[in-house]
Amino acid sequence: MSRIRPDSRPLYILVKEKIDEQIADGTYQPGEQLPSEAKLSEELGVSRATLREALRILEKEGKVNRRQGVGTFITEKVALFKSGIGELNSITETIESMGLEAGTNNLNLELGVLDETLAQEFEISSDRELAVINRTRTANDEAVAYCKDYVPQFYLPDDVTETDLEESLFDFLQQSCGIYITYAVADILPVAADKFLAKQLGVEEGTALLLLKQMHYDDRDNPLLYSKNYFRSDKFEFHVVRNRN
Amino acid sequence: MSRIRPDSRPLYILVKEKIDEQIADGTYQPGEQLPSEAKLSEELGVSRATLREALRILEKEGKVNRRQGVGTFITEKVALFKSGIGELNSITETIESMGLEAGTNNLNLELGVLDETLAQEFEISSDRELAVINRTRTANDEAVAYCKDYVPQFYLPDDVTETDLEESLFDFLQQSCGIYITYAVADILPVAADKFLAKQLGVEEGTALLLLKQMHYDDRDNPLLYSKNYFRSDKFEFHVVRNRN
DNA sequence: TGCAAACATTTGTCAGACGTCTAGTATTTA
DNA sequence: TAAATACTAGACGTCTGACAAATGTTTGCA
Repeated sequence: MSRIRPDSRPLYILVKEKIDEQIADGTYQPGEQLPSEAKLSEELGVSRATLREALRILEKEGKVNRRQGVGTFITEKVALFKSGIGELNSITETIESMGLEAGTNNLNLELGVLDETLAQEFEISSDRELAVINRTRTANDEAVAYCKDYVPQFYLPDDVTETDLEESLFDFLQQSCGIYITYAVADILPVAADKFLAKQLGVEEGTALLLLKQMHYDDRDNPLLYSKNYFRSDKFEFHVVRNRN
Repeated sequence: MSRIRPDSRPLYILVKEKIDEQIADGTYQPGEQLPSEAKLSEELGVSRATLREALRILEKEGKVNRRQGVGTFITEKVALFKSGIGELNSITETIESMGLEAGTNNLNLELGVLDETLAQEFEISSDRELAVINRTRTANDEAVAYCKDYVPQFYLPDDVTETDLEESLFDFLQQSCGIYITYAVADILPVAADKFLAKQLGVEEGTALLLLKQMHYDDRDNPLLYSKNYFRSDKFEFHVVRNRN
């Protein structure tokens, strides 16, 4: 039986992404006023209530700007948000969205690792094994980030090999392990490159790097994947919209 | 004539903050299920549509978690978000919310500064003057951040003095200049402390610091204030919720 | 000319209805 | 007995239509 709606996610999400596209492809220019909610909901074939849910998300993301009695406007500086840190994308996706080719170097998979602290974070007993994936990520063959990923081993297939992990880890977890990451909580820290990181990333020792320590969860708050990503600050820029309450 | 609503901001914002409070004061525990939308909207005395707008924001902030057919739940790790980077607070507010006393050292106000690049960012002609405020921020008398703030001079009163700026700059702009900052766009960068910063912050030269470069806007996208804040990473931690689309 | 009132437009809020999904329970079946 | 299926209550998702509040513009009078 075929589905009427090809994408089963909620309608307001699809509407939000549709408008996202229209902003991206220039249908609506920065600073421009959107059609009124009445018109826009009619154009998109959804109710005004649903459209408003979509607009609320866009507003929270800083992409539009609403004023009662006036209208809804595309935020002027919307071009900045290409790699907004609020959106959880894999490094592969981020690199490819810049038009570069994503690659992996020095991939190393350790199985059977025990770590009491992390076991606690994962809410598993401390004798459960973790898999640790170390790798250097490249863009057009230049090292841009170093990643350590930790995942409870029982999520992975028994016959997992290093070659399985050369592409996006997110994709692998989703397609081969039935794991769906929906959000992550990240700590943002500056660190100085030690000898090892300096060598991996091709920078001088002491260079300031951005470290993202993140626990990834599914839609039921189950911790699935912990990762430490070290970014070269000359290759990655992170933006964030901060809302005053 | 007295207002029925003491706070003139939209109702869904007030509802959102009310729930925020209830999460903070323990009325709703992490992991706990909220009352259904029908019940909760009745309890709060608002329509379900308004409540849903509030919940949508909380969801985007990662504080709650909604599942069709099941319910709305407080996110387990909600305690982490005390200084979530998505919320734009002044440094004064952030320090005080940690229960420490916020102070200012080495305040220095320069008037009549010309800067072509910044003038362009502010969308003003390049012969308009800027005011530059440099200061070291302290928590319980210990240096924790160094700030450079740039604001077009014509926003400020003619008789502004350094003593006006010892408290929160946000408060001063709002109360004395009629400027209301509603959001900011921040670039997040790691930097190594140079000699000057090292001295100001009492750390060793080369220590990794977190630099937030931010342009602040009002609700019409007018740029009002540009600032560069250097944070000691051992004193400040920034968290962010990253949503997968 | 200047200013206040009226108006049109837009977002904000409300009430109620029905659709769809989920999880648990009861029933049926092998 | 155990597994698969069917049912059901309750939750979020979506829709409709109406009115309130805020804002910008137009109109008309002094």
